[in-house]
Amino acid sequence: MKKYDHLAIERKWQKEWSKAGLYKTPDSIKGKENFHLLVEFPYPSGNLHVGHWYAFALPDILARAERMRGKNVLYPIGFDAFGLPAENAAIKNKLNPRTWTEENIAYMKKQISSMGTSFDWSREVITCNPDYYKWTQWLFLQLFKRGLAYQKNTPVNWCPKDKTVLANEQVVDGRCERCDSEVVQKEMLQWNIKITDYADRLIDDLAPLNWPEQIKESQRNWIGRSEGAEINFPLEFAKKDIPKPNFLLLHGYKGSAKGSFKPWLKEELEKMGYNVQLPDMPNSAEPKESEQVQYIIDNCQIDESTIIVGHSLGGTVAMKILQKINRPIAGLVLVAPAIDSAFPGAEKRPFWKDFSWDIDYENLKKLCSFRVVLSDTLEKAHRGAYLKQLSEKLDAQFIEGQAKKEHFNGTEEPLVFAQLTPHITVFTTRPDTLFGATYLVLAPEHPLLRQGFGGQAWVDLLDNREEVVRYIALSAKKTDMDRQTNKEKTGVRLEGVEAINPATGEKIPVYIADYVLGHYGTGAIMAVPAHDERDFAFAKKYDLPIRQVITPAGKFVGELEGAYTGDGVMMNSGAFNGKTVAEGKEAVTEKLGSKKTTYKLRDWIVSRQRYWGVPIPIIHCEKCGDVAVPDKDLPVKLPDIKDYLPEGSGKSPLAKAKKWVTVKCPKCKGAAERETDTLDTFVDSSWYFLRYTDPKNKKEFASKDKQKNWMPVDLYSGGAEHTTMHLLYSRFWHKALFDMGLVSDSEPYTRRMNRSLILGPDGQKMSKSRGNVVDPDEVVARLGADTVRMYLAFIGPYSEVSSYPWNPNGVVGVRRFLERVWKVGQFTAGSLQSTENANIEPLLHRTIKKVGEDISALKFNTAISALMVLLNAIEKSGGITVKQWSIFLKLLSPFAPHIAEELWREAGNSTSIHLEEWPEFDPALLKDENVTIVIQINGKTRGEVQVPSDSDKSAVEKAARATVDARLVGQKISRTIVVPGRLVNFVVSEKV
RNA sequence: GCCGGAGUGGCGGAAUGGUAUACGCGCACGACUCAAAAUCGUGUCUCGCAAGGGAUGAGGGUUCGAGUCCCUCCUCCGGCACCA
Repeated sequence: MKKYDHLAIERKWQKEWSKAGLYKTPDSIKGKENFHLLVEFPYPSGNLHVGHWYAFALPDILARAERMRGKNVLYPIGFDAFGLPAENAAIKNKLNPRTWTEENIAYMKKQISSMGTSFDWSREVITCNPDYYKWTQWLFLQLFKRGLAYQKNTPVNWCPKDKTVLANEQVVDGRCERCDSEVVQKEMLQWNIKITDYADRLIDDLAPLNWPEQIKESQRNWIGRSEGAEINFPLEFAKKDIPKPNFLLLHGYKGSAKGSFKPWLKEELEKMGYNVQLPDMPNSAEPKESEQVQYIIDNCQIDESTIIVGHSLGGTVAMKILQKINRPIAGLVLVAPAIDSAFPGAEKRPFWKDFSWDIDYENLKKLCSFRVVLSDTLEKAHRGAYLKQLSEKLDAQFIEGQAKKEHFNGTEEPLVFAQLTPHITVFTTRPDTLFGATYLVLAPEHPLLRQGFGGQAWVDLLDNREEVVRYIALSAKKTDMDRQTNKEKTGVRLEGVEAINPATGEKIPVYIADYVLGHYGTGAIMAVPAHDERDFAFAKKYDLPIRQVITPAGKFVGELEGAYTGDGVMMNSGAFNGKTVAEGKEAVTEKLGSKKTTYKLRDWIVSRQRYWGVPIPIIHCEKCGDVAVPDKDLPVKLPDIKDYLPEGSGKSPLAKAKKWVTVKCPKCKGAAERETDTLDTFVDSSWYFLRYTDPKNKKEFASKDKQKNWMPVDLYSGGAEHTTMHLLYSRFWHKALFDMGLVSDSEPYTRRMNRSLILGPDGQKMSKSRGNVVDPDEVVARLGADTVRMYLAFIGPYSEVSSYPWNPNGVVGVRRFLERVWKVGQFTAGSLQSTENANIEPLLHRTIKKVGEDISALKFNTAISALMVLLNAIEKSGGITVKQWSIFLKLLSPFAPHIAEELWREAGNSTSIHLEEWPEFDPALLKDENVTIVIQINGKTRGEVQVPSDSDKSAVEKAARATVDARLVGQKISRTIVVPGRLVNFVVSEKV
């Protein structure tokens, strides 16, 4: 008998299949349904481990089975080829990262081929190739053009060892995910992507997806939506006595009273009891200075307590009004005002010719003492400097901050609000406890403290400025790590300022404390010590009043006796007394606050100060600001450089390529510089599956027609570590593209499964230092790819997340099975087949059914078990026909494609078994002639009996009765349950 | 602390509410062999000589019948966490 020579067989068939182009997948095949089976493409680290086998060879089982079942299956592969390791290796070994990467890819392709997977290599995608990253750049620019990618000065996670910025997701317990160094906070200008704009949809669209609950829940937690209210607390400074003003809000060019933040601002101010005038200006699309100024003077009331707030051109009008009426007012707040001709592009503005810019700054200063100019950092590049000059001429407080939308065009602009009347906005999920708010707490990094109010920086208005500044500096030094581990509450009271609880009118103290986080909510809280553990601890320490507002009807929180967290009734709450918590929330929000939803999710920082990545296709121009590289100039190719070491100052090594950096501005043709940061590799992997659908397209990232063949992905299999990173980013990316009409679905993946982990034989995670790494190449050489594939499939259900130790004996067990298959195959092919074996037929048909179902459910382990049961029976049966044997081989072929092919050919076939159809089972043949019926008495098994499987209920009962008759003596049968084909249960009681 | 998932032999695991422990590993014994390996066969939850009894993390419930459904609790794994 021939030996089972796995090496020869596997090599032979891998070559044959590749030669025949067996797995080259056409976009469509008439009459066949398409099925897109996606696995996360690997990073070209240079060596395949068992985890890769588990990731690629198991979904291949499904791919093969679906093909046999008549589907056109796309099982694509590629390489996620940008990233730090290539660069680190390049620095260490002094070679080009591209060379390193390409060599690794070549080697890994060989290794992957040894698995016998049915990948379609003709659609291979490699993210570091210019024909791919051209489109990464193009897609990034689409986001940029829609305001979804922006630059922001951000406190970022900085890894001192890798000398780069890390995304929040790459920081684990305050340490760098990669090198384990402690991460420090550093303020740097970074490219961000506005994933927060999609927070709601990313949560809401999860519900209908066919994803494991665990993944959905993790994403929901990560996004961390909570619904509550924002409430404004007016402040009173001891040092700054400000009489109650009224407000006149003026909109700008092409604006209206309904535009941008104005209606919101009016409502907020009115809630706090101020008078607000918000007129529509005449001819706002073709404004004339004299007309607008005169209209306001004629139609609005302006007196010494009026603060005029002008937005954009409205700011200019505000100055002109004051100049014209020439009598004192309370204040002038200019929100990004339109300014004189020094402003680039001003001459192109149509209103230019109708406005004069002769402003007597000295006179304006005399007429009002409260002067503020607000500038938005988002438009800083081309405006900030001029606004700064204006503020100097006016001797006004210059406030530079981040607007919600460029040029303060957001529907809410808290920065503007904050200048008009001193107040603190807090976020709370329990507005009903407002009556119990006995103090306020600001995060030390709260912007209000740095910004000015009424001509003075906020902190300067305090009596204990020094102490406060010291505390701010101290907490800035603390890492996130410290703040998380040391939960002892500290804080400093702000002396010389008090807040007014809008519900009770009571004056309450204001603190700064680092138990309040700057980046969450508004960075400020109302402390309700009676109903919050943290506030309680703080109140105890600083001896602050604790006031209960909900009856203690439910759960108690720790020491907080009487504190209520469930549903109950409000008390000590004025007009709200007697309302339930739910009613209270609603009522308080409506009357004293505004509804607000906050998220833990922060924007995605995508810039990396590294060489080996996609260059960000932006050009910085002094005059024009940040300009997108025009499509015709894409891709912005990564230049060859010699020194890959980062500068360490926060600049990418690309900054050293001076020639490459220096360019002409595409808009004004003036001198400009390229952005030198590169993109996070998660950007590359956010759309790679789209490229599979149309990998060679030179005109588009993927044509919509081609996408339609394969999108959305039918099943996406990957690692659990990507749950809140890649999976969230790529969902966001897809939604953004969907909104731009570039893709047809709002979700990219119909079904997702997370794969389990393969541990070392000792049950520990495989690692070189533990010496428990299983080398798949070695096992494949010794036992064969088919054995490794089947062993991994047999180890446990693929559909559930767990971790399985590699059992060297288990692999041998599977090899034994294949040896037995081989032996039976030799017998069948070598001799004339025995006569039709009818005894095996029912089992054979049951196995067809079970293996098919189990593969669909990704329960490869039970499918293989069924094949083993069948083989055991075949061996004992004394012989089967070639037809029966062929069915067995077909069932085996997705799991062990090489041996199945070899035996299939030996059984006399000239074409590949992998082009065969999946066998069909005959429902009539599923049942054996006889079935074993279990006989129970009072639910306990008391015997069994063989009956023909078509017996009716009474026949079964009769047979059962006869079998256990002896036991029923002296018993009364009160009920008999007959489950056909299964059991008979006699319910009996003692005869009395 | 909040949320999600899961607890079954010595191990990986199997069971449409219907014989708990399929299949494989390990182990024991036997056959073959001078011997060993490989292979094949038999056995292998537990108490009991047996008849029988008990067991799916613990306790309760629903049901003729519960590993499976419901309630309370315990443990492990995963996510979030000073998130207001």
